[in-house]
Amino acid sequence: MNKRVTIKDVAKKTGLSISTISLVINNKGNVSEETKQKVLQAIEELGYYPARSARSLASRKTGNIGFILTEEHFSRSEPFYTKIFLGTEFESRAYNYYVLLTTVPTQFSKSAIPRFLLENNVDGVIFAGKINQKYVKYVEELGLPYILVDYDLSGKKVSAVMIDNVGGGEMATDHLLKLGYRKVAFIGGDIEHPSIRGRFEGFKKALEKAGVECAVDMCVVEEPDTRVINGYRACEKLFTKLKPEAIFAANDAMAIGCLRFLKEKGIKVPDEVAVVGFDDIEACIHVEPRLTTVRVDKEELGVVAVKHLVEMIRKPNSGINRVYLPVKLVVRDSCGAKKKGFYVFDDSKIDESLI
Amino acid sequence: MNKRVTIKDVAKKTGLSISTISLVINNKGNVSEETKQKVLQAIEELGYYPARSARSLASRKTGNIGFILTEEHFSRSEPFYTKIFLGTEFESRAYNYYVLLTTVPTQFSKSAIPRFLLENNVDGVIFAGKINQKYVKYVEELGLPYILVDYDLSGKKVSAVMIDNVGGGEMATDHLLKLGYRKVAFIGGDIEHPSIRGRFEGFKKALEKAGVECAVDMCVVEEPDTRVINGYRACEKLFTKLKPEAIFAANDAMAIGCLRFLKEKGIKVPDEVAVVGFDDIEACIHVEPRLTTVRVDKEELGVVAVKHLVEMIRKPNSGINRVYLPVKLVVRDSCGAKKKGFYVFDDSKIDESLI
DNA sequence: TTTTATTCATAAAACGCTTTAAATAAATTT
DNA sequence: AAATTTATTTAAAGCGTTTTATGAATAAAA
Repeated sequence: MNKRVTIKDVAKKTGLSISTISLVINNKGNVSEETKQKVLQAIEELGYYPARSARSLASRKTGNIGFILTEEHFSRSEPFYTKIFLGTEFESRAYNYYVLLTTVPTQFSKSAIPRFLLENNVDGVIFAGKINQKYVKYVEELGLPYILVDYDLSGKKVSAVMIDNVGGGEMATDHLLKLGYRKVAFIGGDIEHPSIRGRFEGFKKALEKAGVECAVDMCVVEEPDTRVINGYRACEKLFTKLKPEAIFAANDAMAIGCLRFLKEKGIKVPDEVAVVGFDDIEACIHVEPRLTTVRVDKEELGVVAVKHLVEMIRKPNSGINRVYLPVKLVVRDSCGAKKKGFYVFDDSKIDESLI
Repeated sequence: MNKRVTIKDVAKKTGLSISTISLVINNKGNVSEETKQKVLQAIEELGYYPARSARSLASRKTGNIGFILTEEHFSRSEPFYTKIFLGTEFESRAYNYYVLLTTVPTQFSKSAIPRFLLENNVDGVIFAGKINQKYVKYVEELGLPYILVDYDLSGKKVSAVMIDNVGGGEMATDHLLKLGYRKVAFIGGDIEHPSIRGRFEGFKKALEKAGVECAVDMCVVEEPDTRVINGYRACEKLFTKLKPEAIFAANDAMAIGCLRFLKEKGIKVPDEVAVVGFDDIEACIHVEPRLTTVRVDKEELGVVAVKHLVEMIRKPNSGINRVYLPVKLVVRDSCGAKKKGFYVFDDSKIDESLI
């Protein structure tokens, strides 16, 4: 086990002080070009690389970013937040950061405070998804820069990377209206969630724009959350009294729940009812019929979050960043556009690369 | 921005030296019960938590685990390795470690050496999947403990967590034989890969056990890798000359490729040909017919890897750990067992939780 | 030539802990 | 009471960097 090469060795080899070596490494202060080259060469020859822990201790910069999400979001097997996380992992490498992930319970508790915060082991924090406000407050009090992803705090101006939910909801509904459907229903759950609410808002906006009435009983929004089973139930409620021509579900999971209910009842999709979802999860291309949806680029959410957070770390007090990521309509089979001769998004390549 | 509480503050408050505080924190040395309690209380009251960087520097323990996989494995969208990674993330929290992830190119290059190795920022390393031997060698020379997941190094006894590929291949083939199929084919790609080879081996073992001949042209193993498209091609090759009753594909992706080919040709599954895959990826329950396969618990691979690695970190020279994780046959629709009245694995709950 | 700027390099303190040899105090033996 | 053990506690030396105030050397200005 060969001894670690330290800054001292570089100093000794070049005959300079360790201060000078440090200045060269960090590209700071006034160092003549000549000595700079000498140092760089010595570093190269010795294979020197500064130790992270020593650097962190002295500079009070850890080189880490914390990623916090609720246990619930982490364990759900549909990898929505997982993908956001992987996006941050990927992007952070470009900025020479590592991402430390941790989950927290939905309820705040002192003992659940992420260890990397207690240990002073991150330079900034990303919160993904719905999160208890107290966690955010704690981070704020530490004086750490932070950014929210796919969530927003009401009554508080914070940095955030959000999905254009309103635009997406509008887009999906516009599409259904364009296909000639007039009796269009909305299905949602956890309606207090900013994202779901935004999608609902977009839905209503599109109807209004088109001069189509938005009947109250065409909007089923009482479900507690947005899983498949609740899509199933909401659809069931809807069909007890009404017969919509089209359904816009707040997310793909609920849309798949609809498909399931409709298949059981022998109601043909899209012939009798059109269905559109939101998110574009992988299951969309596997269900029958393949689900038309609004694509959210999950990795990109993570990428953008890291970009902004790093900027906030580098120049503090740079103000608040709020970004809305655009979404994209992906037309497949469940909306009936294909039969009507409309343009259909080609995702065959995505299909291929899938596995 | 309130000043950070340090060990000095605790020392001052208790009237003890910082050495004593440190000993209490680390539960080392001889400290009387009385002072220990006094210290613990002061720590509690001050809300003290040792700084990671200072600790790392002094103790030469970083509290981090490195996770290395090839770029290729990271970017493939089927989240096989991603799940392993999430398993390590999850488990490492139990041991108070953080996982630093990095990807490396397939070919070794000096400039691609993970930064956390250069910076001395990990206490041990997990390699996931096929990896260039030179990376492993580099880590070994650093004197760091390491463990391989889902890969093995020929001619080298290293710690590893492996899938019971042979057992799984045997299980799948046994199942097909039990259902009465005799003309059973094997489809594989990247046959040099230890996992694929193991599955093939299990296949042959089962046939031999049953006294069924393993014809050479019933084994298509020339494909360069195991993606859907190559499953499609291999199946095509197979059917130009032969008509097997059943196919065991080296993984689900290739099995899905088979399904695709067979659907195109109008060959009914499982009525005319039975298909069994390996891995149990999510697409299995979405394809038509749902794919019978051998389930690999990916998260568990990560969990077990962390467990062993932490043990190796804690007591060096504890020897080499080699673990084979058991697999499980998941019977769905593509093998024809259902129709023949065999037991069918119930994954409805998994279906539900999926989204 | 002397004074003032400017450029470059360094000494030394700090960052917040761990670790070990040594000091001290208390308890036990002789 | 002195000597020896044993149990606690601490001083001090790191760990490997960053970061300033200071100093030396050189160049420019007076």
